[in-house]
Amino acid sequence: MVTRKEVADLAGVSEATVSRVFNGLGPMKPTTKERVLQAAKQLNYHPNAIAQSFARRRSGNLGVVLPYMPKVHLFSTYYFAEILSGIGEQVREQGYDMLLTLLTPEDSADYIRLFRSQKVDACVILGSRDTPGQRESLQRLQEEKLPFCLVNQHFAGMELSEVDADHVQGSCMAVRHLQEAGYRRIAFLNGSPEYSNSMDRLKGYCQAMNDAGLEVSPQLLFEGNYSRKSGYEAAAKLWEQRDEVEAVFAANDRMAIGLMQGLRERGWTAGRDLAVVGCDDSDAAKLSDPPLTSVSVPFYEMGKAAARRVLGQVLDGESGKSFQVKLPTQLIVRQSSLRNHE
Amino acid sequence: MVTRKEVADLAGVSEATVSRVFNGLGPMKPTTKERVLQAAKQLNYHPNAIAQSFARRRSGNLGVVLPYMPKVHLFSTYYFAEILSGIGEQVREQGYDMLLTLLTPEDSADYIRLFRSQKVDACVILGSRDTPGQRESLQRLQEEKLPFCLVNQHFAGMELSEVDADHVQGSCMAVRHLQEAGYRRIAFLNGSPEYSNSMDRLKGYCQAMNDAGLEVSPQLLFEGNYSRKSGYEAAAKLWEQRDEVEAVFAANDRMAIGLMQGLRERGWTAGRDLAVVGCDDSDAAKLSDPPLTSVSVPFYEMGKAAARRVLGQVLDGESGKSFQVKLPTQLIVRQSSLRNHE
DNA sequence: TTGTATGCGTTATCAT
DNA sequence: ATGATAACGCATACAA
Repeated sequence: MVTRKEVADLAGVSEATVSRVFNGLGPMKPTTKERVLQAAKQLNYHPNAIAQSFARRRSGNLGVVLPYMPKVHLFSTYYFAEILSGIGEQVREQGYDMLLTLLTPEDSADYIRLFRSQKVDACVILGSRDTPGQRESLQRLQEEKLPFCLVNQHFAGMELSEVDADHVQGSCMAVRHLQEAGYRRIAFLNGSPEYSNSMDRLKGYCQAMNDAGLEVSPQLLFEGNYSRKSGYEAAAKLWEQRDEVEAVFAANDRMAIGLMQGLRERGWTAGRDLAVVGCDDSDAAKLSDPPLTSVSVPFYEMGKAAARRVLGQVLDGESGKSFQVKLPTQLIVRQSSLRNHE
Repeated sequence: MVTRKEVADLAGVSEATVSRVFNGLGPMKPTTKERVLQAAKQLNYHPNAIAQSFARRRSGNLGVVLPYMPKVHLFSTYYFAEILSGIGEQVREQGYDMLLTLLTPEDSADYIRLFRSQKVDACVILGSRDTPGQRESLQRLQEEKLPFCLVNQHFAGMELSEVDADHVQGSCMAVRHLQEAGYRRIAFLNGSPEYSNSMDRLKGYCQAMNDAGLEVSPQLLFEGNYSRKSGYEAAAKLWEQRDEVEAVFAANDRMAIGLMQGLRERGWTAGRDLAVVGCDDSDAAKLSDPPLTSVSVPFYEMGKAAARRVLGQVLDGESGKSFQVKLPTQLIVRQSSLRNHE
């Protein structure tokens, strides 16, 4: 490995001067600069980033914590992919790299290790669940005033830095849309309540139902796990009480699509025999048959905003105060929720 | 920051002993070990990973190089997502983290910088294109004997380490499948020729056509850019010569689906009025209407294999010799390629 | 404008 | 079984 010293020797200057040249610091004679660059080029010198990180006590990496689930192809989950794309865009703009860490729920105490280890300057946490252990880990991060931020989730009563979407509003819109189309017996297929999104969507559903003077009957509530399969299975249960249901709002697109597939096998087509609305407005919503009405969530922007803010705290010395951002959602109407479209 | 020194002082031992305890090296008295761990816990000490990397000259990170394209939500691309998931699985098993870097084609000379900077111990390169600049950069990496590996692409005549899929075979199978279904006038919608996959698929298409004694007429060849939109646009061109075409093989699912959507607007349904086969067997293939017959590619396994091998070179001192792996593909038959399915 | 000197927190080698 | 100490490659405060 070529070091600064060798460059300094060849150029006939001190090591400090080489550093100055490479960091563009302080005034320097153009000829000296030229000599140094010349020597560096000749030796094929490249500063050692690890040594730089070590000396500067800054890594140039933004940590991204993802939940590890065996057998799950994590990156293929629409919202993770979109959030990561947004983070990627932002870190690129700031010359940072992304350090991805996959943590199981049991590893989660390791948030601290991530920072302590100095491998990252700031971090963004995705897909953590609301459990006592998680809350404790996050609380500790908070207490140590480390620059971190949650994306697409909210821990009630904790004042953590978060960039979330207004899932209550989105769900409310979705259900209202169904009501305006004339449906009254609207079921709700939710995901695991460990995610704040699920609770928010339930809240939005209830709110819209109540506002319309409709009862939230327990038999209208279904629960899956956000997989297509669980939506498919929900179709069976729903089928048993098909006379009581005119429409379904599902907490994500995958479940909505699984549901539609399950119903189709029984002869029911969404948009004709019942109305279906999903959440995420993923690519799948555009491709499904019929195209799925869905609540669009600005995941990309959320990832980008989260990265911008935590890096801002590090680089521009922005306030370390926790922040809460909540971006609006939007309803994209397609055929699955229209009456008699075919 | 709590350092080893403070722990040593509190435990009444030397710094070296603290290191030994934390690295589990050499023999040591259990009581000493206990005292050190106790002190560390009390002070909330965590070894500084940057300092460790610096001293060990090893980062514990696997670099992943991705192409940066403005406005493209990179991680949402099915095959990147799958490959990344596979890499993620493997690095987790080895206790490594993934360092993601987004490079534009112009940045590509920076492959070297990645290693020189010591931020990564090995790296995996995704989505690079076959251009003179790329070849030169990769050549240099090769010359420096740095442990790296390409995934899902092949640079003819270079003997680089690669984990690829047998796209020639996959395409050949797809076209044969169409031929066996009785189609003879089979069009091919390819993506950009800058990707080796595209060339491989063309080769497979031609091979199957020739084997069947069919002519590869230029008017049967279409080119898109792997986006759904480009498939949609291809539908218009294809429509003009609809009397000459019975079936279409598309180089990825997105284009195949765009094509089907474009044709449907003109009244043609895949699986009824013509047959369509895609590539990747992405989620979209299962969701589309009709479900899309597609060539399944083991992206996840490819990512995992690539990570395993480059990390093996680093950790287990495996041979640094370049390796070429080519995994088989599989044809998944669904309704889009069946005749008169509805 | 440039050089000198110190420190960053480890690992690893050599003593004891 | 444990301690002392020299690297590791750079940033940076201070001196010249």
